[in-house]
Amino acid sequence: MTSPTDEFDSFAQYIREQGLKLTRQREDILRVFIASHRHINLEQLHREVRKVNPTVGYATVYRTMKLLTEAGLAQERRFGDGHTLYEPREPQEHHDHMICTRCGRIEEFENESIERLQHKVAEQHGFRMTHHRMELYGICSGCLAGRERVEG
Amino acid sequence: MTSPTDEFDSFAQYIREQGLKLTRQREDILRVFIASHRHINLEQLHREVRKVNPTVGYATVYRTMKLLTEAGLAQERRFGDGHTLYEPREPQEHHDHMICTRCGRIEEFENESIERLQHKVAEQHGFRMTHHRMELYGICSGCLAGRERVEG
DNA sequence: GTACCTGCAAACTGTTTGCAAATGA
DNA sequence: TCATTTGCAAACAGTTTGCAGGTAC
Repeated sequence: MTSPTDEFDSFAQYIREQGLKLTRQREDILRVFIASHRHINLEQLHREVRKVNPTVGYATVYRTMKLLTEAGLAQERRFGDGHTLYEPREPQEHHDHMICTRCGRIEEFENESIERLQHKVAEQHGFRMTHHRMELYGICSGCLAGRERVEG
Repeated sequence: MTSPTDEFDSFAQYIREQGLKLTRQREDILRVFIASHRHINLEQLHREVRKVNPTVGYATVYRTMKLLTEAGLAQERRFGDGHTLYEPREPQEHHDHMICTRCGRIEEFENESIERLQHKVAEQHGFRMTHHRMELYGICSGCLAGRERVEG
């Protein structure tokens, strides 16, 4: 379990190692990113950051997210509809996604058996697998029950 | 097993049903698409089509591929690196992809056990799965053996 | 003081569309 | 004939970058 402070320490360390600088903007962006719900795109994130620090530009959010990705604190995810979202990356954790095509809800899951089979398939093809992605698309339980979902 | 003629018949039928028109360009694009290797992007396809019919515009290729997709003859695939490729779609066939991050080679595979587990996971989450995607990334056997691959 | 960072605006990439001229049925 | 299609060029959306002024260290 990682506490928010860990992320700041980790980021500060990365910044130091690379000879970069810790700025107000970068701190704010990291803070807002951590506080956000797990899957967020740049535009939304920029909007949220502006609530805290209204002068921050889109390019800074963009560049900071690249930085957080390099630092191993964030992960860029491109989904099938072409949208790119960022999500916090916990060390050595892996999961896949289940996406509701009606309300857009994204649920995470992990399944050890599938992982094992994936490795096996790769091996059978003489392939050295480094990573993978799997997304299941369909209708979530909420939508099936007729409940609406408000964008959150 | 479908022969090239089947695709033309199928396309001609779709065109007729929709009250559209069978043009030289559409025929050429379909022909080149079928003859191409299985995963091709619009730019490459446009280049190939121009070899056969030099006046065809990019927009026509774009619109024709949308049409072929609607007709069920092609399938649009967005991969993790953000690139969109088209591939021929055989009726009720499903497969996933293994992508070499070194040479770009794309191999197809299918695995019944994984499919079953995917359905099971979805079910456990109260999710009605309509489709899914799975991609394994890594280094292919050719690259591991040190062989180069020429763009083909 | 200096190298790094920021915000802006503009460049870029890939996708999509409006339009006038051309064409298939 | 006449609605559909085409090629062009331009609009678009999302991403990326150059630069002049500002800031962390």
